[in-house]
Amino acid sequence: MSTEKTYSPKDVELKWLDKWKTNNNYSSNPNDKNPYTIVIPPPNVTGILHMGHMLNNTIQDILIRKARLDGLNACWVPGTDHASIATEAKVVNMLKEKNINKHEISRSEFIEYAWDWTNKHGGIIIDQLKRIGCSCDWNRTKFTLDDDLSESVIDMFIKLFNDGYVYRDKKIVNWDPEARTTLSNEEVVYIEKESKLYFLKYKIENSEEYISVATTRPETIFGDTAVAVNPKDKRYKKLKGKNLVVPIVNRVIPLVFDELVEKDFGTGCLKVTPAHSEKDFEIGLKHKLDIIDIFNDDATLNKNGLHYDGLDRFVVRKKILTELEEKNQLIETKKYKNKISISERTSCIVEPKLSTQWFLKMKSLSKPALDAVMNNDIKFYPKKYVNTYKHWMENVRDWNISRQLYWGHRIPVFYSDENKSKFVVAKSKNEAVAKFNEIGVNIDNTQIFQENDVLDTWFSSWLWPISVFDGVRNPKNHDISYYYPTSTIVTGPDIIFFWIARMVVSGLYLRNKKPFENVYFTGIVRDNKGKKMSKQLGNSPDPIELIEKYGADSVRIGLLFSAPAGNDLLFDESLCVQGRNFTNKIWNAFRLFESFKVSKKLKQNDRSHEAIKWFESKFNLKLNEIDLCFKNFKISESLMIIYKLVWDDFCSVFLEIVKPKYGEELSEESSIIIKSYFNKILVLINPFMPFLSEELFEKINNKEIISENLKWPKSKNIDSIFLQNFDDLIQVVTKVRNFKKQNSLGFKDELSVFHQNKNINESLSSVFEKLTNCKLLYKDVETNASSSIVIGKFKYIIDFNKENSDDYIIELKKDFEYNLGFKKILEKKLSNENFVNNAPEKVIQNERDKLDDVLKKIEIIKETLDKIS
RNA sequence: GGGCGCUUAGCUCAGUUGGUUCAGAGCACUUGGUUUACACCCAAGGGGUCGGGGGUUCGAAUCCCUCAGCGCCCACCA
Repeated sequence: MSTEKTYSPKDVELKWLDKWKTNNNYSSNPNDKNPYTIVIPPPNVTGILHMGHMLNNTIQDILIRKARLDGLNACWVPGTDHASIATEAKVVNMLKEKNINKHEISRSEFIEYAWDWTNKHGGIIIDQLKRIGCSCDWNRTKFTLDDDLSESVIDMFIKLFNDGYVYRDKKIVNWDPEARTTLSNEEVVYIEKESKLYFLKYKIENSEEYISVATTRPETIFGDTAVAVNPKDKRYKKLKGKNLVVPIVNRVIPLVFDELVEKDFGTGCLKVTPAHSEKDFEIGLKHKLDIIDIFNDDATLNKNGLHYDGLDRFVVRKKILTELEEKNQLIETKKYKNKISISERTSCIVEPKLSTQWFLKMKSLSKPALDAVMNNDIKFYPKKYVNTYKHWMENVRDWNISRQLYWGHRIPVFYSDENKSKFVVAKSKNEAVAKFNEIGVNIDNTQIFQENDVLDTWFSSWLWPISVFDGVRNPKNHDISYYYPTSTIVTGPDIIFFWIARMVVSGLYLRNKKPFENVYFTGIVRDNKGKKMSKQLGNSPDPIELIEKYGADSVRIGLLFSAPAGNDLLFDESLCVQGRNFTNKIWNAFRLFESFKVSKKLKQNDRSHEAIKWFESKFNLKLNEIDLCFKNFKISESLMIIYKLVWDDFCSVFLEIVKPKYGEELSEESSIIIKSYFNKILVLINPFMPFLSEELFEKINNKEIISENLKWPKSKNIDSIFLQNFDDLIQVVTKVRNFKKQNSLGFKDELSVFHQNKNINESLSSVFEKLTNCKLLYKDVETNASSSIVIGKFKYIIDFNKENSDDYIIELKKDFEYNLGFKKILEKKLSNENFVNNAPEKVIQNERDKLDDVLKKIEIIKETLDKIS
């Protein structure tokens, strides 16, 4: 049975996916080994895999497979997130298509629809993760709305409440009118927009005079309860004690003085709408102003909007401008660039709104979390994000954790009446009744009402590294004690506040231990023009389609070829081609190995002996570099070293030397060693290319699963002198090949090369011969040969009489000039007293050695030139 | 407005404490190749005054200042 010339990944990959599944290869349980734990950043349960996931999870898989090869008990916990706003929005849309309005059905009916939807669309992404080769412990797959995880969330809320961190308050919050819920500050994004500044007439009461007030939001005049100016603003001093009249509304409001008002903005007058701006609210509190809410939950105006009652805020803006103009109360309109706040999820413009919500006090909780990162207990890769983290932690604001949604964890708060004036925090209705009774409120379970709000999605995510091991409910269970703290978390910098920071907070609060040792930030995957990949732009390839086309291994390494931590990655499909070519290269190296005819009678030949000795050192040298890269989370760089080791050193040099000449056989001794090297290579590539490496490992060894049979190699002694000699020899090989090309000779043309390098023995000569088809002879030749080269301190003469050697002489002269120039520089340096006196001895000696080398080289070249001419 | 980061070959990026292991890698490119593992290949080769300017130093891609361009994060200027 002959092996196919080109590697076709599909069948191989499906075969191994099936095996891993049947054999449960990657499941983990506590044992006497050290653990290496990763919890997956849970993707949205109804989401589908995009390139960002592909990158992120490939990196996690590499880390976890490497850990497994290192002999650690590797455990990668997969799972999905209920993503309350995103999923609820999808369900609302689905219902809309069925002509069902969310607000017209009951909570339980909606939740039933949501579960149907989740069951129908959920879990796709889990299968996709399997397809890219993720070696998760699939038995541990979690979902944030699983019973145990839900209970963990509730327990956490109760604990925080009992410790005094949770409170209920009426504040200005970010309101998403489309989802009709509040958002945390982190869920609001700002975009710059060209908008307009309108200058309105506010008449002074009992006067024909007016002042001009600038605003971007004329529709909010219905909520105005004052106009404020800076106390230092001389222009308005004389108006102290006066009242003003709101246009159209004709409400009489006071003029107040407050430092919060910027003198230089607009006219220096700020219309104060305490119900719809945080700053205004603050001013309102100070001056005891009325608060008039003018919006409904969907951002249409309510009855306070008078004749605009029921109309959308932006419709009203247009209409009211017309009305103001008609009434001659619009003074002027100026172009104005400002930033508007957008809901991260629904992209609709956020409405600041005064509302009663649940909050978490963050200040004191955050302190240890800041310290953990600042004192390097938790390490960030790349480091630069420490600054971002620090800034956020030092300025952290209380976290609005309640959401006016159905899909999520319902807040465990019970009220004794519909006014919500009294409440208890309890896990169940019955417990709530008991608690009410304790505080003297006699009530039964038909008279109490549970809070309608659910918790922010991130309020469950921040428990993830603990809750997946059931460490919230059972803090001392076996799993959590063994796997926690986890080793590394891999995620994008965009959720550093949403998730990373909060996990550190919750981990330290609940367990007094950091949740992870390392944080690896991936970059954003962009297209080759630098545009962020997104569904809307249609520039995001489907990873699964790429895998169908190139194979999972190829896409994995294609993505990684240029993905240093924290750097954005410009993805181009050609990277997958490069990946595919590499898999094919390895596949063919295997075919070559497979084709060797092995003889037990033969002794190992000289050149194989040398090649083995060389590759042993080369491999260990590179292994050191790879290990260092892994230690510093330089994953792409380690891949590149492996790529070159395999392609250049293993295939182009090592295999070319040891492979028998046509018709010859390979000694058994060599065969065994080549096989062991092949296995070592397979171990190195296994984290990056799990499918191909497993397939070849099986073919070579008749055994399955590399990590159960081999360990990541340990670097041994490196014979650096031999390595240098050999690498010098390869340089001569290159020069000779170049010489042949320049003289239009074919590879097979035989030449003799003479040298006087005592480091080269007969064995090395046979290596040379295999690679060049030329003899390398130790011989001092007085020859007119116009072809000599200088490598290191030695001259090599190629025995070839060129008829026209002009080109060659020109080149040799160039070389001569170059070395003369170099000599001058070195001499100048060494005669510079400042240099000789100030530079360290080591550096000076180095320069002297270089000068010696150059002098020798010049001499050799000169000799040759003399002979020729 | 505040903070962080970036600018090195056509492209994507390495370059640890200033000193020939400092100007590198991969891809792309050019040239040659029917070398029985691989054309998804082999071999050889070309290409950068390290964004501009100034300074410190015996010595700067590396440290300092400054200018220009780009990116990201944060912030209640209506």
